[in-house]
Amino acid sequence: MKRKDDRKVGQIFQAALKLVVSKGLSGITMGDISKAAGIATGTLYVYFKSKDELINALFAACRENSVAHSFKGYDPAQPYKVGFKHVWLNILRYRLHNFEEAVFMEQCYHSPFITPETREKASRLAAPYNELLERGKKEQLLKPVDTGLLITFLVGSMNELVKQTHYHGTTLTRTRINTTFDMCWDALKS
Amino acid sequence: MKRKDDRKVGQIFQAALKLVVSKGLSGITMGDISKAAGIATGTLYVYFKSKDELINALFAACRENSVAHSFKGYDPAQPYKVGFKHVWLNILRYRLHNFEEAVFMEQCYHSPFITPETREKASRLAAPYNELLERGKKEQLLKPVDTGLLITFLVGSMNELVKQTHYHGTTLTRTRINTTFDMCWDALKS
DNA sequence: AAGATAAGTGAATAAATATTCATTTTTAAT
DNA sequence: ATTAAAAATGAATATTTATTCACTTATCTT
Repeated sequence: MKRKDDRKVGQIFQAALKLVVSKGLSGITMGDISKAAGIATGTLYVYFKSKDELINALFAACRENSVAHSFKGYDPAQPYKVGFKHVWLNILRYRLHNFEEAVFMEQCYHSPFITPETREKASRLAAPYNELLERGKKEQLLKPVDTGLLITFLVGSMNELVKQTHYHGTTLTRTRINTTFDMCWDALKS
Repeated sequence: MKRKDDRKVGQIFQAALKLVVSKGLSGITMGDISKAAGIATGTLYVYFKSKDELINALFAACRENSVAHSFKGYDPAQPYKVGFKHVWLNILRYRLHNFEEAVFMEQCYHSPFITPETREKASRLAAPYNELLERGKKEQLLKPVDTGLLITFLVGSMNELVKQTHYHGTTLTRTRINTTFDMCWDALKS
């Protein structure tokens, strides 16, 4: 009895992500994906019931990955700003190294593919970010504005920074990274 | 001899925008658009040679509209921060009132629809924004970092703010607007 | 008012794409 | 080694969607 090949799901995901960057979410077909993944079209249906399901699964996987990486090595015992910067850097690095995921996620935001359940699941994963910012407000280091707004600035500026870096091929020197962090911190700090 | 109805292009654009918000760029069909615009599918082809051309035209129109509104009433004679806030408010208001356009533009970013020419044309329209930020640096009010980075923060935070406001149905009180502006200004100011 | 010209129509066609399925290949278990 | 069960295949099918076109309707010009 042959078993499903776990690496294959990874190949499929990688192929799909690569294609979304070059052709957009609207431009990818099951044929494209299978070809890029080096498998037959029919095989896609061994792993996913439909295109919708494939995309929802990829969306969920990206989201989980991203959140998991954000808090790697975060130590709440350290001073707030140190921990905050640690997470900020984690996010930045993750997005730069996984640019395709960021693009894919953005495209999914307004697509009919993602089901309400998938969205719901994704938004529950936001809790750690909320806590991080709440703590900053409690310690009176961050502006006493609602957490949503703080996150807005955090992710908004990060998103654009990543895009800018990626497309203009800017090299992110340590100095530039620090400058950027300072801008973000200045926006949030009280 | 019957003439083309100029309002019809507007109807088509409005219909397409509405659909992109609800179904994503990947989800819209020519049939959907024509139905939403209240015309026959064939009529779309009187005004646009193809779906691609329709989308490129819409993209260009949105971009022009948006830029045109940004600098309405901007008076370079006023103190820098006053003018800057004026433009910032213009952008915010425009995006909130034309949320669909913002969504559409974002979706287009990584789509195969938009041709290099259309992109090129759009990016040329960025000049006024660049000038605005250059001036701020010249007057030593803004951080002496590269203009691209300043714009990154400006538009990044704005984008997310607009999304957050729209989706969470937050009412933007004058206070909240000012808080948000302050965050942005704090990020940019030297 | 008549004629001419182009817009408007929507069913028909063409093209693209998702999905299925009969068949082959692989591999785990015996 | 044989068998059985499931994966893998890709051509065939079903579905969706862009585009065309023969025809109708509107309106500008004279």
